Amino acid sequence: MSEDRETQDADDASAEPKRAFWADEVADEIEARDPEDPIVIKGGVSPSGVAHLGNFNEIMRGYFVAAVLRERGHEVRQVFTSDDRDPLRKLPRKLADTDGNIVGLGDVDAGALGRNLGRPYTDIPDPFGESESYAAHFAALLKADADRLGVPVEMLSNTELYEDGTFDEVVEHVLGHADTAREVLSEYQAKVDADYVPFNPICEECGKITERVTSIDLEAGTVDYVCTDMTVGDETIEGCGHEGTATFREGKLPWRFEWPGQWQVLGVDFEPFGKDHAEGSWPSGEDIARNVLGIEPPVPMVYEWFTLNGEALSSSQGNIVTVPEMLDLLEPEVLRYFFALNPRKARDLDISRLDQLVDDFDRFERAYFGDVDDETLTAFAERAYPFVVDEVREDRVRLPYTFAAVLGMTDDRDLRIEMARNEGYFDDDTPEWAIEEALERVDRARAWAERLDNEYNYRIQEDLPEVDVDDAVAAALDELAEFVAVGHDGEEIQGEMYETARRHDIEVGDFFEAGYLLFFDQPQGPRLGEFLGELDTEFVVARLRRES
RNA sequence: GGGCCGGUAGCUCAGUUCGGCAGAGCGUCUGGCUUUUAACCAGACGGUCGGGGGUUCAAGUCCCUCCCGGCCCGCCA
Repeated sequence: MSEDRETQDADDASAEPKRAFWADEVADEIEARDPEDPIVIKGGVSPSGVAHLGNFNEIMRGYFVAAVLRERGHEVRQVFTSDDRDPLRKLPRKLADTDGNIVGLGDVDAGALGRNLGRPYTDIPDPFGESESYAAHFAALLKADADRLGVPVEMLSNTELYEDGTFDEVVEHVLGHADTAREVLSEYQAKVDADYVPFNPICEECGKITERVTSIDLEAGTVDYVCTDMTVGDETIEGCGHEGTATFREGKLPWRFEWPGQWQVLGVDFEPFGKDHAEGSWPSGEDIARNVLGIEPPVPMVYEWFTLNGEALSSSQGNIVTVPEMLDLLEPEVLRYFFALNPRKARDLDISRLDQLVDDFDRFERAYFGDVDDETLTAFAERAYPFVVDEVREDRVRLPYTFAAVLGMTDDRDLRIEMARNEGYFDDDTPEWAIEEALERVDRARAWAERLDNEYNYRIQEDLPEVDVDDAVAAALDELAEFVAVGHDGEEIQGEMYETARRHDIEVGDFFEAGYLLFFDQPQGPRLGEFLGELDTEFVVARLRRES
């Protein structure tokens, strides 16, 4: 270190050292508050039709912070609330079935769903008839996805938190200090007037969330209400007009209070949230926590939303992707890597360039092992990589994604291995487990090529495609067949193709095209000679002779 | 209209806290591999760091201002 640098440090001794991984910075902030163990990290969403990748910000951002804190010796509890006492406000356009497949509203009983508008998600039947409720179905999807990504997260049902009395103290407190609550919230919401009561009972008659509380009885722990209409955008969900009484467990706090309430009853120390909350719920939540509930709000972190294929995530427009879908195309660690990147940057997840994301991951991995000459990346990888993979293993082999896609042109496992070996990815010392893991990428890259129908989507044709060749090309193909039959390796075949084409005075391009058509039924393809060298000789000879 | 976040190579992004040489990967191009045919290797090209102004010996980085995009400022979450 230079003298200049030392002087600079001395001048500014209080400055925190720069952290290479954002999760460390967050962990620093959390530790600075001297939290009690276990440290609680929360995320949460309202159940919607589909658990899409965007929802995973809530889980994955928290995961990295949890992992860093655990490494520092803390006990950490990562919880995720399904905010399932929220009412269904409008019908989702898309739903995900139990396996995570996205289906349209038409594939379920939409009428049954429509009759449940305004009721809490936990009181609505599962449209797929499998789980206890709509909410349970959705929560199960998220939990399954978290498991797939290896994130140990504890799912909590908001409805249960009300029903089992966890929320009692908060509801009592808020209703007991309704004036203060009104006053604080009115700073943020213009509609909060003198009649505003921060509690929404569930109508005992029609089951909908109501918005008009007429009186509060703190002694009895009840409120009186009128079941009124609910306005959602330009739609109205009709109330039934019933006048009734509800206990503090038979309703919910409005979101602006519910969120801080969750912080209190769960003892939340950190919560990441999307930028939509940054200017609305967070400032009011912070204020309500301190000045209504008398608690310190958690350390916040705003994450930017990412776009999918250049467009905003939108389930109604079909521009969404789920975790299972992504895992058909990528290893879990690559997906985790995506979420380990700086949350403050809006970034695009471009399916057509997944190869780029995977390349970036591979480079990140090599950086961890010190094989990349890039200080910044290496510093980031040193911190983040162990949390991205299940297990750090240095002799792991990664096939470049596009090469894996080339290998995916055949289903023959031995052939895949042979081609990878010829390219130097495997050698005699490569352990079997490493080969096995490396090949997992081949199926994913293959799925990617098929999904996009891109330039890697070639398949060796088992049966002879219909191909018209002129006499000169036919003669050349026959001659090449002879060459192959005698026994030559891929490189020699590749070279011979040029020679053969010249001898027959045909364009090299035409000759290759004939070859591609014969083997792939496409005018283009991978490096043909070397590919043929890997295939069964008899098969290649017969195909070149257009026999089978 | 006000606020928050973002804008760096064709693409994806580091670098912005705390001012110190404009960076990486991919793509492209050229060359190499006996070879125009998508895997491999080498090299090159590629920049108004959104625009403008200011502070400074020095600005992608700090200040002011404007432009563009997303989000929030109704309800709801």
